[in-house]
Amino acid sequence: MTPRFAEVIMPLPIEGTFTYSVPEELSSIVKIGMRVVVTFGTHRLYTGIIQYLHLIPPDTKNVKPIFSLLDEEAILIRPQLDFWEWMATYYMASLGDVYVAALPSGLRLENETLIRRNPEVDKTLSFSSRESRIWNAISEDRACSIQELIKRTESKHAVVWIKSLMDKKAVIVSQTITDTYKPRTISMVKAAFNKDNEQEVQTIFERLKRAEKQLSLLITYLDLSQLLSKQETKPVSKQTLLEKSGASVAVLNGLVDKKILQLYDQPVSRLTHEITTPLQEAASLNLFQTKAYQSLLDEWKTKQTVLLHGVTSSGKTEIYIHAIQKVIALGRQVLYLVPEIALTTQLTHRLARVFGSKLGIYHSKFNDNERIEVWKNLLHREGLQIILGARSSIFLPFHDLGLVIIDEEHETSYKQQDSAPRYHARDAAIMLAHLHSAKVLLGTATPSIETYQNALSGKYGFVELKQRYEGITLPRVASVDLKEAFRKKQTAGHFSDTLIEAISGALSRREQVILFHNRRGYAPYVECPQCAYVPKCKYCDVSLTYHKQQHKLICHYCGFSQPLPDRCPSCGNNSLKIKGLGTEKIEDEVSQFFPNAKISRLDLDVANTRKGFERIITAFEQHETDILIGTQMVAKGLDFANVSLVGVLNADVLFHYPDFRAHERAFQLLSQVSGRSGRKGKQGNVLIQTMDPNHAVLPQVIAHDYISMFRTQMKERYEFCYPPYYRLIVINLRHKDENTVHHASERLAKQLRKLFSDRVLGPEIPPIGRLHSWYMRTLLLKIESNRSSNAAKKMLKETIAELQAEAPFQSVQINFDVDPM
DNA sequence: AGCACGCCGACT
DNA sequence: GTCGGCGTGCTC
Ligand SMILES: [Zn+2]
Ligand SMILES: [Zn+2]
Repeated sequence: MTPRFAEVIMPLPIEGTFTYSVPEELSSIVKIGMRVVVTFGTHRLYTGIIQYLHLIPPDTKNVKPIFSLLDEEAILIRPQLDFWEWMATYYMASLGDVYVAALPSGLRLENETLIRRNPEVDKTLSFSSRESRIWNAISEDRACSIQELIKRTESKHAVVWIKSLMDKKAVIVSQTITDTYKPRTISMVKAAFNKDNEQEVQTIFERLKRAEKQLSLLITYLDLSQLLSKQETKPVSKQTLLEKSGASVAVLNGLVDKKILQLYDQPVSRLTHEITTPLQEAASLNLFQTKAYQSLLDEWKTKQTVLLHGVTSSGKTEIYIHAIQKVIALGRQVLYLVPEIALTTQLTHRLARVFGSKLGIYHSKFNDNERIEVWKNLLHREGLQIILGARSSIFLPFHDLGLVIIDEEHETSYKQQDSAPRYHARDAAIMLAHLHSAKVLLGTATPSIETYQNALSGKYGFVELKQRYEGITLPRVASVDLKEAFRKKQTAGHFSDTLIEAISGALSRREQVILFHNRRGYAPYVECPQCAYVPKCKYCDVSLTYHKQQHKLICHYCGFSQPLPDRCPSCGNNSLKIKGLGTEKIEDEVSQFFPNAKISRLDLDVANTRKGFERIITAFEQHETDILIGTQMVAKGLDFANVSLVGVLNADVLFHYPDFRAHERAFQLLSQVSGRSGRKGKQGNVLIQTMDPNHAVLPQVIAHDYISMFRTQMKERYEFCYPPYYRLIVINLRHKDENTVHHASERLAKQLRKLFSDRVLGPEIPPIGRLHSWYMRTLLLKIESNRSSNAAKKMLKETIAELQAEAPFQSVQINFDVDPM
C-alpha cells in the first residue's frame, strides 16, 4: 500500500494524534516510528512521531503535508509504540505526554524562529520608535533568534514588534530545526602526503633536516601507524602521538602547517566503560542461593513474574547475575531496573566486571548525548544486551527482551510523581515484559503489599531466600521511649541518653554510626506530648494534616476536617503539639555531643549531584567519616562494612505520614536502615527513638516479621477500601479562580457519585492548595479490584467531558494520578 | 504547550 | 485614541 496519510503523535499534552498527508516523494519511504517535522499551528515546527499510516482522509478540511522526514529508518519499533499506547490509556495521559517522557530530548529536535533584515527592504518605510529598536537590535548580516532579540531590547513584547516589522516586509522570519546531538570526537593524525611516492617521502625528510623535533615526531608517527610497512596502517590519535613522542603541540602544528601531517576528527562512542581488568567470572552461588535460583527457574516455567523475597545481605544480586547470564546466552536482552538512588558506582562496577561492554547504563540525569547513544546502540543492535537503568529505561528500543529485573520493587520512587504520564515503572515494566514475552524478576527484602498478595494468590511465582551470608546475623533492634526519656529528663536535643551512650560506645570501638532522620515536608501533624496520641481520619484511617491558615485538622484523602481540639481526646492533656514544622539542626547537635567525631550529612541538599553523593558515600566507606546523618537516602542499596549502630531519631514522622501506606512504608524503611547495621562476624545494633513505643509496627520491625506486618495491613486495607482490594485514581483540578475550581470539583464529585456512589471521596483542598496562583482541588476514586478499571476510566473520562462542555468549567485543567503512591 | 484573536482598562 | 493586559479557543 502507498500510504496517503499519517497519524502523527505531537510532543504536546493534547489528546489524540494529528493527521498529515504524506507527500508523494515520501510515500515510498515513510514508516511507522519515524520522526517527522511538521508545521503545527501558525508557524511552529515540531518533531512528531508517525504512529499509523493509512488511506482515509480525515474530515477536517485543512490537512497539511509532512514537512520532512528526520530518519531514514524508524527510531521507534513496534513494541514501543504499543507500549506507549498502553501507558497513555492506563495512566490516563495523552500520547504526547508519553512521547515527551519516553524519548531523550535530544532526539526531539526543537523549533527555532530566526529573524533577519530583509535586504530588499523599502527604504521609504518609516518605523515607529519601538520598531526601530527591534530593527537596530537585529544584526546586519546575520539572523537572530527571538530570544536574542528579547534580551537585546530588554522587552518582553519584542514579539509584537517583530510581527509588525514582518507585516511591513522589513524582516524575514524563518523557522529552523536544530539538532543538539553531537557525537564525541577525538583528534586523529594522518599523513598528508602520498606514502607510495618515494620521491615525495624523500623530499619531506630533506625539508626536516634542520627541524630536529619535527623530524623525530614524524618518525614516531610513522612508527605508530606502520605507514611505510606492508601492514595495514593503524589509526593514531593526537594524544597518543604527543605522549609517545614527548613533543609539544607546537611541534605537531609545525608539521601540520607544512602539510606533512593532517588532523581530523573521529567520532567515538561515549559508552565505553573503563575496563582495566579482564572480565571476571560471576561469583558462584552458595547453597541457599543455588536452591533459590533453581526454584526461580522452576517458577518461570509456569509464571511470567516471580517475586524473590530475600532478606538483606542474602545475595540477591548474584542470583540476578546468574539469571542475566542465562538470558543473554540465548541472545536475548535484559533490563535491570533499580531505583534512581541505588544506581551507584558500587553496582555498575560490579556488573561491568562480569558483562563488560554488553552492559549499558541509562539514567535520566545522564547527559542527553549519552542517552541517545544508548538508544541508538539498542536500536541498531550494536552490542548492548543488558541495560542497568532507572525508571525511564523502560522506554528504550529493546528488540527482544528476555528478562526484566526490578530490584527493590517496593520502592516508591519507581512512580513518576510530578508530571504526566504518572507511571509506575514496576507495573509498566511488567506490561513491557508481557509485550516481549519476557520473564520478570521482582526482588526485595520488604515486598510491597500488592506484590506479596500477588505472590500469595499465585498470580506471581514466589521464591524465598531467608539465609544471610555466613557470619552475618540480623541486627538487634530495640526501641527507645522518648516520651519517658523526656519525662525523666534523660534527653539532650533530639537524642535520648540511651542513643548517646550507644554512639559513644561505637565510636570508642572505632566503629561507624548511621543516624537516620526523616524530614517532614509539607504535612505537619498534631501530637499529644503526654500520651503520643495523633488524630486520624475516622473514614480513611490516615493521620490528619494540620493546616495553618485555617487552624484546622484536615484529611487529605476525603477532605474531612475538624477544628484543632483543645484537649487530647485520649488522655485529656490540654497542650497538643504541632510537629514537623521546625527546622531541626541535627548535625549541630551531633558535633556538639561528639566534638571529636568526623560527621557528614547526606540529604537532597548536599547530594543534589551524583558526584556529591558518591563523594560522601566513598568517604564514609573508607572510614574517613565516623557518623553519617541522612534522610531516606542512607537506607538504599548501600553496603558499609564497619557500621555497628544505626540510630533512628524520629520514627514517629514515619508512623504519621498522611498516607494509607504509612505503616507499610515505616516497616520497609526501618527494616532497610536496620540492614545497614552489622557485618561479617559482628551483630549490629539498631535503636529506634519514638514517642509511641506501642505502635504496632515496632514489634514487627524488631522481630523482622514481615508476614505479621502483611496480615495486619491487609485487614486495614480491606476495611478502609485501599489497594490491593481497590484501585485508586486521584483526579486533580486546577484553575486560576478559586470559586471556579471549587464549583467544578463539587459538580464533578456529584456526577461521579451517580456512577460510583460512595467510592468517590472529596473534593478536598490538597496540602499545597495553591501553586503559582493556581487553585487546586482533588477527588479520589476507588474502584473494586475485580471490576474493570478500563470501563471505570472510560466512564470517568466521559463524565469529565460532560463537565467541560459547560462554559464556566472549560478552562479548568484536569489531570489524573492512577495508582497514586 | 504555544500562539492568535479579541475584549477591556489606563495612559499619551 | 492606542498600548498592552489577559481570557478563550484551536492546532491536522
Ligand atoms: Zn478521610
Ligand atoms: Zn494525650
